[in-house]
Amino acid sequence: MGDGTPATADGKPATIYDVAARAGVSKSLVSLVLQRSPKVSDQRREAVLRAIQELDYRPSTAAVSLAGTRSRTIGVVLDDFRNQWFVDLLTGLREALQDQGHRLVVADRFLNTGLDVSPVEGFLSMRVEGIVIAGEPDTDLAIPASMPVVVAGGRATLPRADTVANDDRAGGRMAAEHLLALGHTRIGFVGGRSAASAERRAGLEAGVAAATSGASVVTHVMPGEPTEAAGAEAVGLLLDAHPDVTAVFAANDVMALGAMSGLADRGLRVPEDVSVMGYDDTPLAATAYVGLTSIDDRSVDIGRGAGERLLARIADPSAPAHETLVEPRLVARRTTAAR
Amino acid sequence: MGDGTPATADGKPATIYDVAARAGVSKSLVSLVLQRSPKVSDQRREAVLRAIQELDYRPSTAAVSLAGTRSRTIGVVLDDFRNQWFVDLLTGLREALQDQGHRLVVADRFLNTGLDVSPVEGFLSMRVEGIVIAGEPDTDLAIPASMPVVVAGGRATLPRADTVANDDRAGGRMAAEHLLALGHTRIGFVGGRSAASAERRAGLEAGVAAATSGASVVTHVMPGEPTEAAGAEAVGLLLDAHPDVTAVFAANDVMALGAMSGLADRGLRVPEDVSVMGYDDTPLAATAYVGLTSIDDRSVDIGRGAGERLLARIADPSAPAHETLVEPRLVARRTTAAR
DNA sequence: TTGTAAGCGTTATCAA
DNA sequence: TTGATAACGCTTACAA
Repeated sequence: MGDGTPATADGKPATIYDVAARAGVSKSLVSLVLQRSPKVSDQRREAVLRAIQELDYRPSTAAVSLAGTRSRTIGVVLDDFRNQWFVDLLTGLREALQDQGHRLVVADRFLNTGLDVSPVEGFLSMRVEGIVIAGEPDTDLAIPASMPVVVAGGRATLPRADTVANDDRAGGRMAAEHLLALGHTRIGFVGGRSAASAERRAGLEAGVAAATSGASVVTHVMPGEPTEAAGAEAVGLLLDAHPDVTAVFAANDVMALGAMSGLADRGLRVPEDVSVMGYDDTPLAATAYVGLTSIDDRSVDIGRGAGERLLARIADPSAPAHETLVEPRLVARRTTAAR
Repeated sequence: MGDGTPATADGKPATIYDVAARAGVSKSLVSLVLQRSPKVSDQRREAVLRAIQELDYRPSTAAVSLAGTRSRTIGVVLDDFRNQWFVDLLTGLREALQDQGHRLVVADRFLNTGLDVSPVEGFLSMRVEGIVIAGEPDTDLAIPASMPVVVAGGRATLPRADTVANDDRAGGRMAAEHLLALGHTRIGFVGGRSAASAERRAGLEAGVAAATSGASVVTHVMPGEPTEAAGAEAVGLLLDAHPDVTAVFAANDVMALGAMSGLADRGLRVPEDVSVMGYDDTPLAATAYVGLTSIDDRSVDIGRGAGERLLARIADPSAPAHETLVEPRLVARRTTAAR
């Protein structure tokens, strides 16, 4: 038993009744044992635990959350499973939530938890106790005002939601310091139209301005999605206009990769001719083949922070919305070099 | 309403009772409307639907699955969220299952759906109607014999489980044909100890043997995990032993990437000096910067097939275990060229 | 410390 | 076509 044997004679999973009968006690006693109540005699407890083993009993989550006062479930909405950064985010969320006895249910925009319109619909049906929005929240998520929400890794366009995000401006400043330290004086920035991109650029410019090196920044912002192709195109336009650029900071790793292939197309070597750095420290950047210098947004810590915030908000729903910025970290690799 | 307003006066979500009262009908009638029963008068139906709208009512999944005969839920076990191929697999699974009214719940080895030891534990508690194992199944998953299971994208080490997987041997053969057509006669293989790797190699060798070109294959199999580092090391050892190799086929894209960086370390250019190809057609391979020729294992189709198989097994639990092989597809990119 | 009994929000089975 | 009413498997007062 315990090895996956069907539970009761009729093939259906065992219930608390079956356990009670087998252990010779009442259902309530079984329930108490399940909840690790201290006021159960060792003798009974052991009898119950033995019956549970023998019957391969497992409480029905449906019954538990229906009968109980809490569902002990947290919903996590991902913008897209293809964005790898959620892996680290989940790790952090788990640390903060799962270990506190909460179940995590993950859904992306498409993986509706049923036949619902949005993932949030499904979560509301499940009576989750709180929701984590990973990334930029869709504006029309229709979350009830009473539902505790925290936005992790994106600006809160949602009212009354807590936020835990990477400090993009600080990251931009770090990029500036890194490139200035390497002796670059003409720095290019390529990015998109997102708020994060704008912040990163602002940080870069602030960092360069703060230095006394006389260095300067030129930028090219692309409309549309921040894709690899956009990065390649942007770096081409940037170099056409400013051939003296020796270092390029991209708003994210994907665009940085595009910049690298754009540079290769022009016969420019990285980092000998031009240094390149990205943002997010994706697995892609970390491969030896790419070896992209990047800014680590510390998703694990963002996840942990978001989980803690959510717990705090569940405990005190009326607390004012709180915004936490996580300090990023520069990871130097082979794509940046002294000039 | 419908915009996320709390439902009832006391802030708790509306129940079927609230809807019934508001619409002036019995709870049973509301339930019938919910189930799209045809034997409800249009008048009543509209009254009920209006009440649902006004109260922002949403059925409790807990109550539904407790009272109903089926949970309409399928559990998906991923080996690791970091393996991107599951994204496509999920797309296929959704097509086959979600559209049939099934809810998909995803868990990886770490994201336990609760405080359970394994993700399967959580699924059993949720009373899922079937389980999809994505990738190589852990041997000690302890799934009850009565639970419908299909292994998607891995060899079934599980008894009585259906399997839907990529035809690794056919993929290896395709690699052979591609490289032979480009004129390569000395082909290297680098791989790991997995069954998939062995099959891919076997396919490569069979493909080369079948040709009359007089080409040959030399291989280097690494112990341990099939990482980028392993790929780099393997290609180095391979070239030390066989400097005349002009094309390398790696058992997967990650090792192929390693091979590319290993070749770069030796000052060899890809594809001018050595052609490289991988397997899995990961997003990494598809980037313009990497542009790796690879074998697409068609995960979307595997997912769809797995979903369909699972439905078939749920319908007929006693059917014999079935194995489906999906024909892979070669995707030529810039890392392979004529010699 | 243990048992009894009343919910929790649905579906399902009957009658009406 | 509708409405009572009994499950479903568990938690939680309240009693004992």
